[in-house]
Amino acid sequence: MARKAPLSDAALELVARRFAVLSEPMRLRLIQALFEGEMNVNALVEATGGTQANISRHLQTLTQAHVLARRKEGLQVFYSIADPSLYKLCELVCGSLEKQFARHAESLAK
Amino acid sequence: MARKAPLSDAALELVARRFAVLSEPMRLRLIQALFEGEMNVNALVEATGGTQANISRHLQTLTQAHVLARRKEGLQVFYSIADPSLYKLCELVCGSLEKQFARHAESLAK
DNA sequence: CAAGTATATGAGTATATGCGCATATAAATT
DNA sequence: AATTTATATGCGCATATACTCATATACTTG
Repeated sequence: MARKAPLSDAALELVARRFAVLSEPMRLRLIQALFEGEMNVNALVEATGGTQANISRHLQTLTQAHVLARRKEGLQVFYSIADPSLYKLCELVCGSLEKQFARHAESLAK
Repeated sequence: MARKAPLSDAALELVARRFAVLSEPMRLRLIQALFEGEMNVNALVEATGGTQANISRHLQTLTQAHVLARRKEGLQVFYSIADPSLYKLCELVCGSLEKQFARHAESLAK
């Protein structure tokens, strides 16, 4: 395997955009709720404690980014995780933050 | 292993913050440059084509988030990757985006 | 077709943040 | 100590985006 070539400006913007989509606590809450399985908007509103309008907007953002999938069934709209890499992604970040805190705790203990 | 408990609000904010730090193209360019190894500010300015002031600010953001490490040597300041999870993180996101494009290409081909 | 229910969206406001310019700080050199 | 070099930072502007309120749209049911 050859060394990875540096990403183009356009590619960097896409990667940055992907991270930006994941950089809001409410969107992470939605994703976390959907880790349990597909849910409709009302259920997500209740699960997260947000307003319907705000949740709807965040769902739009996540769906446009292909992070979530949208399925309409009658009056209701069901959302689900569309990007399987999300699981590992969240694990990675959580693990990294835990290590960071562990180090911080050590330095406090000194 | 027990099922993961949902993250607290505080934890979600930290995770969101981590993603936010990675959501700027210029910061990703810096990280990409540093994947090659430790570099000082001037080298990073040249490598990325940014202004010195702007690069310095981004380096501050990344260092405060413990994504980068800072080492001062005389007049120069050297930065390096402090969080090893960054490699996998970027790989994951790039891979996910590639798959997304592959699907999009298919749908265009139809 | 009228009324009700689930979801989406337009408009306005508040806040955050990236960038450039100028300048400040810190350390080496003369 | 004065000057030069490397890096950091205060400030202001422009833009992005999260949130709320009100209303629109889509679908179902009587």
